[in-house]
Amino acid sequence: MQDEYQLDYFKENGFVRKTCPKCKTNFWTRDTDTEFCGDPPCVSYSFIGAPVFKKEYDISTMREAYLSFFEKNGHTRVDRYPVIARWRDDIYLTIASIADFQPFVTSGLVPPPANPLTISQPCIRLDDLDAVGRSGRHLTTFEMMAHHCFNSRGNEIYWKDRTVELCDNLLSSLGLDLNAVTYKEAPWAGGGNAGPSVEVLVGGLELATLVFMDLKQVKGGSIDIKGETYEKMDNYIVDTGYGLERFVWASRGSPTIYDAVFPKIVNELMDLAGIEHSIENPEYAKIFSQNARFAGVMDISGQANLLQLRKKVADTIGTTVEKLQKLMVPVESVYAITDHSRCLAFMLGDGIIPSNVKAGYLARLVLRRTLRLMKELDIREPLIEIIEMQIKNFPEYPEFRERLDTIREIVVLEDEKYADTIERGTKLVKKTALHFKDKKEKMPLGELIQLYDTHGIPPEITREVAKEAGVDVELPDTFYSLVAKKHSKAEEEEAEEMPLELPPTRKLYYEQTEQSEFEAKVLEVIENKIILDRTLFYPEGGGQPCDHGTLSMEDYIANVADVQNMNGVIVHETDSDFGFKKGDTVKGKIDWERRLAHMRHHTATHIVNESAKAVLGKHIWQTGAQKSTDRARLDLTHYKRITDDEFREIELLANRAVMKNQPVHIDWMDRVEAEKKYGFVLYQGGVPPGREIRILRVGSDVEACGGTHVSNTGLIGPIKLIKTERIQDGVERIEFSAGEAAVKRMQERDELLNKSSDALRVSPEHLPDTVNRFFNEWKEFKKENERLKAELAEVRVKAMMGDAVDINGLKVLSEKLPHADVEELIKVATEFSKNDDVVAILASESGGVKIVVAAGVRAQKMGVNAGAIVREMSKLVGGGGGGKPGIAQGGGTDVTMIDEALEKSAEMVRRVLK
RNA sequence: GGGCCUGUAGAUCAGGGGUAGAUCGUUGCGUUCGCAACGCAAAGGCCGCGGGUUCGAAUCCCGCCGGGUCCA
Repeated sequence: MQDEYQLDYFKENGFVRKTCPKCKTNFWTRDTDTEFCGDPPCVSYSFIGAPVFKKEYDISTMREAYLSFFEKNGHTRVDRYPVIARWRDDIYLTIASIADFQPFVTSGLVPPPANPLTISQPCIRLDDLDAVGRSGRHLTTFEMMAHHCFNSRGNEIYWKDRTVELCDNLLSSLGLDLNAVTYKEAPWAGGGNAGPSVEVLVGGLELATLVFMDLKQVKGGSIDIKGETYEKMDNYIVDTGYGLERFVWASRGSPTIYDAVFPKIVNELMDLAGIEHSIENPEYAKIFSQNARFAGVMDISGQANLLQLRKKVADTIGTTVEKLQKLMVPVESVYAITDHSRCLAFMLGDGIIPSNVKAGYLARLVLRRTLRLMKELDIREPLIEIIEMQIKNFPEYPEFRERLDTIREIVVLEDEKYADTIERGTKLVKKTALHFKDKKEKMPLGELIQLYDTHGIPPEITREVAKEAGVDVELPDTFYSLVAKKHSKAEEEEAEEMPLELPPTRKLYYEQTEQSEFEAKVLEVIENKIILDRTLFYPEGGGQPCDHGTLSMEDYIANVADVQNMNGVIVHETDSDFGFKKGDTVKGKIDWERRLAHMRHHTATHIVNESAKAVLGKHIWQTGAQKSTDRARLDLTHYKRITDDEFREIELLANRAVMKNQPVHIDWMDRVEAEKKYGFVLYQGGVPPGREIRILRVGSDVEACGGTHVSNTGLIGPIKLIKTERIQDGVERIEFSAGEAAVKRMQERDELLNKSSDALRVSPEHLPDTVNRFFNEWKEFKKENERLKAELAEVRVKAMMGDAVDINGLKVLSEKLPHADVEELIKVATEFSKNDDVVAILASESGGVKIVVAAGVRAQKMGVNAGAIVREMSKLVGGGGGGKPGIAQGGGTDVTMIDEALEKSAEMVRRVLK
């Protein structure tokens, strides 16, 4: 790989290649006096207080300077992509500009939107969340300015030399002394690709990385990097990344990147937190400069390292760690809030709905972290106000302002939800703490993990609340990794692969949408799997189940049970393996009723999606869908439950769309063109592979879709929404039926209604009132019944008292009340046992044998145990029982033994009294 | 996608195979010129729904519905 960096451009422009004495890596520089590679920790920041460009820039002027520079140099400016990676199913957030063009552009399957191109792509990375605010340089959200160039063998636009030259020219156009730049060799590898790369370092700050991606990971490849083997690719890509915020920082030389990038918001938040943030004061600025310098050369992810950093800073400015801590922590929190609120503006602005799963979870994570920090600083301003401040600060993203109402509603709801969680949590912690206080123990770590993992209570809060209750808590630095350890990874299932060297099957189901029969040639037979040259059988995909039907020849007929698409080859799985041979011509027939039901449900899904968007808002995004013959379900992102009114409105709009009898348009389009024309809403149902994608338009709904559809919406028939379900926080599921299935649904409902009203002898419209009345009456009767039983018990006691037998001074009573239920027996028995010297033994035979025994206080003292008596009696009647010494219940199945059991009970009492 | 917790009176929660509880709130009575406070009493429960185990389930098991939460 060494040769990769011997660029003509370096040689022709007086660069020398040196080796850093500290880290031993090679770097290129114009300045022969430069000793070190320029990268921390070998050097530390020198740009703080000494800006490297000739003037100060802010975010938008710097972005514009960059993009227009590359425009002038033959690049086409491309609009940014969303921060939520809608076009990918392997990552949630856009983490780099190149992510916009993966996987199909980088693999060469799809041409880039322009070539070469330049872009400023907002990216979100949550890996170093803890360092944000503290290190002076970390951000969750940053814009990666980039120029990309997609080369292929025989069609090279530019490669390494030109890339470095452009970088040099850009820097010098900003007024940088080029002697200050070093290009450090740093081979890059990631995501299955690799290549040589240089880091662009100025003043100790990495301003950009220039990656020359030309390798792909191949098992047994000839190039070895970090233990993996690679091969050269046919297409090779210039992948650059220039940190917009870092450029701004370098142009200002402020103590932290936050003060450089959003001075206004930082100051406003400092005011709200009541912190005097006088960055012009040299003494004050020095603290944060020193902190950023030291933090620049170390990893501060752990608590121990943070302390070390504090110590270093404290030493240089001559103070104690405690004093420093007290000064810095609030300021660092403000920095973090500033960063996080910007992150939220992007996340929510681009349509992420907070949830407890997937990308929504990440949004909630950041949101709650921000709320926590605000609470610590006692900032009372609602979070939404701060996010609004950010949004107003970005006139270049008008789309955020359009969504402001939805964003406001979401943030307010989330704010409330978190407050609820914390309140619930605090109570729980108090209770738990008191439990351990009683035992005079520390609250163990396991309890802390449980509280966080199950109830979302941060350990810091647990510690604080527990402390107030006077209980110590054990909280190690490694807390969060301990939690992570509890969650084991799920193993990924490998997709079944068939080693097929066959041409893609001709998909008749796209061409002949009204046909149910076809003829085809058998290309291959593997056991019961048959591959044809063409087929009308739709394979499972896009939430639509496969077609069923038959394949037949003169003598044979086989049922098709499963159809799968394996990389364009359609495989028919039949229930028998006889007959068909390579080269045969077969007749195929699909089950049209089944197919038609699928088509109706599929087109209906698009319509329901469109209606839901119209009713609920633009933030609605499909996260999943499944169709079958009698129903379909559609999962949508939404931040609250769908109300009954909304539900009916969606149903109405969907049916109106049907009744308009709109045509369903299907076009195959070039992917780039389609994205340009319709945006990423196309990929709601998933991201299809390939350069050409199938675009389906119904009304205002446009989606990339590979399913089969009816030609006009009128053919769907009625759409009946069945229910909504919240499958996850932030995801609502709508279940519905279409066509004949919908009619059946409605008939079923009617029948339920009719049966219910028949049972009550009222008409359906009176059902709610009548049911209500019956229920209330039932409750009253139940109460009355209970009262009567209690009264009856009293009467019975008086009547039966005379039957009691005297045993050693105790009044023992054993009686059968044949029709009494357990409750009555208990009431009577308890009534008896209010007399200290009574033992009441009662039995009934309603629904088997029931036995209840109660003993008065004195009887118990003398050794009578109701539980023991019941146990013994119950055994006799073939059951079991038990209870407390004062009252016990039991029973069995053998009704014929009741009398014997009652007779023996007196003996039992006698026995214990001896 | 993978876990964990949870559903009991209007509210907050105990109980965790054997007669459904506490506190607050509500209502009534007492005390007071009146209120607050206090005292006494009452009303208020399909113990989320449906199955199973059991003589007996709010309690144990399974499924469903609802709520919460962590991780990838």
